[in-house]
Amino acid sequence: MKSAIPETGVPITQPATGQGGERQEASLHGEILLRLRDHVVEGNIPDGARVPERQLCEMLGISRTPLREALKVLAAEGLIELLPNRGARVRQLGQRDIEELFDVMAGLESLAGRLACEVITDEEITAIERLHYDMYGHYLHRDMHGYFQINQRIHESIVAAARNETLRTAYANFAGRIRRIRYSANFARKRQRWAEAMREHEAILDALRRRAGSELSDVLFQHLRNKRTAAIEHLAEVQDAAPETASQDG
Amino acid sequence: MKSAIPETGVPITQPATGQGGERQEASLHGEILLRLRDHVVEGNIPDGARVPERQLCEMLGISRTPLREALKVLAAEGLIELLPNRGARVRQLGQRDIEELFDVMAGLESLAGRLACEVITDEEITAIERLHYDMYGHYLHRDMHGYFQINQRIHESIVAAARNETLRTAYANFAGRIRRIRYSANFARKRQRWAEAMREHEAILDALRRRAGSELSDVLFQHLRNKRTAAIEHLAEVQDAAPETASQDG
DNA sequence: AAGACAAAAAATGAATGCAAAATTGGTTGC
DNA sequence: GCAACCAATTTTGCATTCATTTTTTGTCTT
Repeated sequence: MKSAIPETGVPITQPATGQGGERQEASLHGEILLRLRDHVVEGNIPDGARVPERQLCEMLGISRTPLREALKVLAAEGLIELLPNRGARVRQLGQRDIEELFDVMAGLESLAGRLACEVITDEEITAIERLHYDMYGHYLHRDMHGYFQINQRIHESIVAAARNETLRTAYANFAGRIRRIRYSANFARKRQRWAEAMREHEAILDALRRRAGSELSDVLFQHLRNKRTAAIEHLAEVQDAAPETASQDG
Repeated sequence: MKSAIPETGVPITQPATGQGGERQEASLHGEILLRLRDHVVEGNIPDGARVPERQLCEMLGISRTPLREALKVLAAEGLIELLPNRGARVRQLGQRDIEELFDVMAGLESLAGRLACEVITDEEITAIERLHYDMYGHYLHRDMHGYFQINQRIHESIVAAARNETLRTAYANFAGRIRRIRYSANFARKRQRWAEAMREHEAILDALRRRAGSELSDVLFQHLRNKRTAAIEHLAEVQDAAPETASQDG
């Protein structure tokens, strides 16, 4: 087919309204950045697939300039990688990458717990306790999806309680990189590990109540470490079943 | 013909060689990114100053497109901020920002220590010990510059010993953001604090020798916390003496 | 004389155009 | 028949151009 592109035809100038409301991004490249980031994080682009700029441009209804700016930012965030003169590809996460990411997440949450113990209010602890009991309910009902949601909210609450926006941003960044893996790994979690995680969460809550910063730091790190082990095991099983991307490069 | 850049004259195709050798950046925007980042980190641009794109373009001998791409990346890294339709400004670090950054650095180093204890070799520990004694020499000779250099290398060695490239990159990013402040704060360090830091470093080395991950994590965090306190105190003195940027916005 | 409004100048944001590199397809030689 | 080489198309990278917004300056009114 002749991709003439005589006229764009598709006035996609106002489609982002449905996503998450207008965050403070009024500029076009900012909007594109948010949309593309969600698009990548949600896994709409196949792993390691090469996506021509033109195609994305038509898809988003913009020219290449703001798109390329957004791609550069996503590359800086570690979501995609830019091969010189060879376009952008969604970043392939090998086992080593995932191990590293989980460890960094563990370190950040560990830090968040330590900091939170210094400044957290009784109300915040009560709120987290409430989430914990909700999560326990989901656990009893074997509702994995609900459990996962509350689980995320608990960890986010701890990070929020640290009152450190820099930490929060970094945490969100790393969380975005492994979101897909985290989700699937949680889904594949075995019953025993699930019970283990619940016990760990109780230890977390206990340390948090006593504002034992150093202890909470340790418990959180170990908790995330165990998550990492589970994720790696799950990934090994999946890759063993379908080793479609054995070689790193394309 | 009002060509903004009538005679480029400067073949800036090979100027970044001095920095750290050719990192894998062959593209123009990549080179520009490295140069601009160093330029900002080294403090060549006044704090919060508005830098017109044209000026930077002429300075670097390129057009606005690759420059803007580099600016977007630097903004994503937190070094500058991009006001919509109002240009880029070097990011102003208020006291709160510095506190947050020091805490995140503390968390990352704390993590690095914990991870390092799992995989560090005897040779690496020996190397760090050697650095430590060198640093002690600089301390005895009251050589602040040499002390600062070795100190940085020790902390970098611990991060490197964690064998986690993701952590290393994040650490480098945050370190770049507060490099200037860290340096000046170290220079302003009082004698007593200096001795305190030396004792803390000995405790770090001790925990590292015993591969006591959790303990090293605590010690490193406290060490960085004390650094933070010193930096904040120094900053308060400086700002007290010359409160040129009292208001946050311009 | 001081403040407000308007117009001009400058700067940012986005799009298009152009050159270089890469990938693809076809052809030729062995 | 297969591999290597070359041309054509696609794609990336950068420069230039156009439109919108901001800022500045000058004038007019109160």
